[in-house]
Amino acid sequence: MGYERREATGDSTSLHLPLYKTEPALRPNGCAQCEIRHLTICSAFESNQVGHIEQLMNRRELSEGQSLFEEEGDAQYAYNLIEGTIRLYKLLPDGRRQITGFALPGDFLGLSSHGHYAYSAEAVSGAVLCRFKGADLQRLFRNFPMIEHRVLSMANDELAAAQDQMLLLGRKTPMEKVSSFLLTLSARLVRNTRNHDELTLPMTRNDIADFLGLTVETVSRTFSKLRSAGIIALPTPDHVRISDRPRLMAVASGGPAI
Amino acid sequence: MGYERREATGDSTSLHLPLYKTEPALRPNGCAQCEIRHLTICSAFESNQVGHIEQLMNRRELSEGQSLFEEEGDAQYAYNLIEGTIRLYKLLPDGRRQITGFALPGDFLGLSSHGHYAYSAEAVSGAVLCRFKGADLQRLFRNFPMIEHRVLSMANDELAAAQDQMLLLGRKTPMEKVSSFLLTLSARLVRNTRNHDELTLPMTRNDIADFLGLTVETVSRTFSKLRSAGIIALPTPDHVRISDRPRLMAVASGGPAI
DNA sequence: CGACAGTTTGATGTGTTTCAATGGCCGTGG
DNA sequence: CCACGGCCATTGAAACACATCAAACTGTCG
Repeated sequence: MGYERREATGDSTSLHLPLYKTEPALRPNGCAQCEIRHLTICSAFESNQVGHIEQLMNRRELSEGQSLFEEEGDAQYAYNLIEGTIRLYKLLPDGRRQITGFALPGDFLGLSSHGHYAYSAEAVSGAVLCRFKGADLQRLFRNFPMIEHRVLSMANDELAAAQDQMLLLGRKTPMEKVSSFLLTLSARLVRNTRNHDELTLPMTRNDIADFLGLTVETVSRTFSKLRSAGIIALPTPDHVRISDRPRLMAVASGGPAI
Repeated sequence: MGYERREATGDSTSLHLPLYKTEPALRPNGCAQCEIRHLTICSAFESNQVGHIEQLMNRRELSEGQSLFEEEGDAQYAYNLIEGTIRLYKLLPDGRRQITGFALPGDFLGLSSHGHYAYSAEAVSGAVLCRFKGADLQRLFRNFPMIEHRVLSMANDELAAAQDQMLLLGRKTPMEKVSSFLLTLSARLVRNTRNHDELTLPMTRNDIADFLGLTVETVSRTFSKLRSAGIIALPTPDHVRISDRPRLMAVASGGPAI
């Protein structure tokens, strides 16, 4: 970035909506049937123990663009994402935005050690989450150290991902950024798709730009270059097929430019 | 970054040295007298309990430029930094370097959930550390959940710092980057200096550049601009006096350029 | 004193941003 | 059904901020 600043064009329509709508009654399947339990903090429990967690939890649904919480806000709740994609971001006073990550099903968000959220979170598309009260979580940690152990392990993974992202933001070229992004996303979406090389991007080019520290135009141009080099195909703007993974990997790690 | 790459000029002399030298006998003062205990994971213990941790720990000293561990290496040990500064960094295949953070006394490094270090670590200047075997730590966590709780809290703080750094790397101008860097460092060094506005930079311009995603030249020029604007003074290259903190803060958060 | 490493400053180049315009898709409404 | 408007993605042209290249300067150490 640098140069002149531009206002973030994030869905301003979605701001200032009610923070969430609770639907405690809507819980068709219990935690025991939860398909992604093994990915979440709940994996620290055996199937017959999830009751301990189930009674502390509320289900929450978000529609596209809806805000879950905002940076600096009181961190009263933490969340387990069950379905959908959430963008986590920070803003500068003049509106420049940095997306620090995209949460996918199984991810745990909102834990803070200072009682204030470190970033804002809003739904990229429709999303379903489990909500926990911070105080309940602390009690859970005391009673079941396995849970805290699991959360620490997830925090460590997040930290490693953050360090990878710092390397990307600080030292990679746009070509390397976009290629790395596609490969990382493809790896994270493995569970959702039969074919690892077919991915549906839930987020816009603008989101990708704000995640990679680029402008929309540069992201778009880079996609186009990858397409005309035969490395990816773009049936639609949000549908990417990786047609030459080895070359994509080569480009991602600083190989010969396109 | 972008454009043509340049080799990282990190102290290549320091690579391939023995990873560390153990000096288990040299422990003049026990943990009970440790001046920075309240900053470390050890703060979870009362003074009379530190014996539990003391017997698991080895003291380690590093000389300037010496490597503590390398990315991808077997994460056998974790460390508590007692004295000095450590740079944590990742490299790209062609030598580009991103410093992901500078560890200061009280910081805890090397914990990994996968058994491999996520980054390399080497001493910026002489350093003293306490070393723990990973397996011992796990046992400690089981026996004293307070310790694990403390580590989780520190991991959360690190994560928040990493997110701030992503915002800096992806969306701030060089001027904002350098100003933010000085302010953040000044806040972290508070314990060391009587005057918050006098700081001694332990690291080189090159380190700062690799931390901020810039080149040495840009960092140097930015320091010069801040100096000629009367915002900082530079008695020597590594001695910074913040002479107009309010303006430095304004510049750091996107205020009018210099 | 000379060698060296780090810092600073100057001149030049260029890749990404910025500015601008077009095209595609979709929901809405005449 | 088609026209319209809005949003998003794409593409082109131009500007410029930071990188690159180059050289001078500083302090330190042998």
